[in-house]
Amino acid sequence: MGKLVTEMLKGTLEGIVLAILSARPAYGYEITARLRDQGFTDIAEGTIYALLVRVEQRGLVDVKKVPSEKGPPRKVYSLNDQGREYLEEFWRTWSFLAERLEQLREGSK
Amino acid sequence: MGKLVTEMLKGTLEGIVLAILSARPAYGYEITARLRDQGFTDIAEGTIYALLVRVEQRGLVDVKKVPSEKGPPRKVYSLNDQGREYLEEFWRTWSFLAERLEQLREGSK
DNA sequence: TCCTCTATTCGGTGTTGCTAGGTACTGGTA
DNA sequence: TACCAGTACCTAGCAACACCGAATAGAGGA
Repeated sequence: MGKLVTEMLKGTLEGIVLAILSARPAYGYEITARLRDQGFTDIAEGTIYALLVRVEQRGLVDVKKVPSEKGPPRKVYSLNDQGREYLEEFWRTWSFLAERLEQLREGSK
Repeated sequence: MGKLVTEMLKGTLEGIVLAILSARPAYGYEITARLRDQGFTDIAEGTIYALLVRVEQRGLVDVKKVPSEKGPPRKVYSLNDQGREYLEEFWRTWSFLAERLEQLREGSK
């Protein structure tokens, strides 16, 4: 997909990850893999880890270290109440933007 | 709306402006005003002008200077063929992203 | 003269995703 | 034993983009 999707992900990737966490807790490596499965083939691992650090510092998620059978311990993130609130706000903003764009697309047909 | 929409606009604002230009040619001040009417109250004027310079340098738009009755001459931008192609690519990318997000939203309900 | 509206430009800032590495632990294979 | 692949996390430096604040400049009205 390339550069276009990269720019569009700015601001939405955070919501995407929080939405994934709202379904059930997960750790960075797992989230990256799941995103790749869903078609986001270009998303860099480092991006997810940096993003997780950010949302943790903002207090949107809770973290627990869990030992892994194969590899270093996992940092399992789960959405907390503040994160859930933030996610709702994200969806509201997303809806606003999606509506405007849908209008624009219709208008230019 | 605040910070959230600002971040989301990265990568989409360009498409929004190009979509506006695809309907008919327009100049910066006019585009800004139209966006404000459509609910994008926070978009800074400077942002639009910088964006227009960018898309011009990439050859997506053509420019014509037109005198104004009230104020400095207007720089009227119109979408050219390359811009139209780019806009289609933008819509494809947007659709991809919107679908994933819609899925995620459904899944977390 | 001064202010408002029109219209464009520019320098500096913060956020964000990417690149391109590195660390570390486990298990399998040559 | 030595090496490599898979798992799992982290970091420094970079580029793109939207914002803020200010400046410039022309036209018309108080």
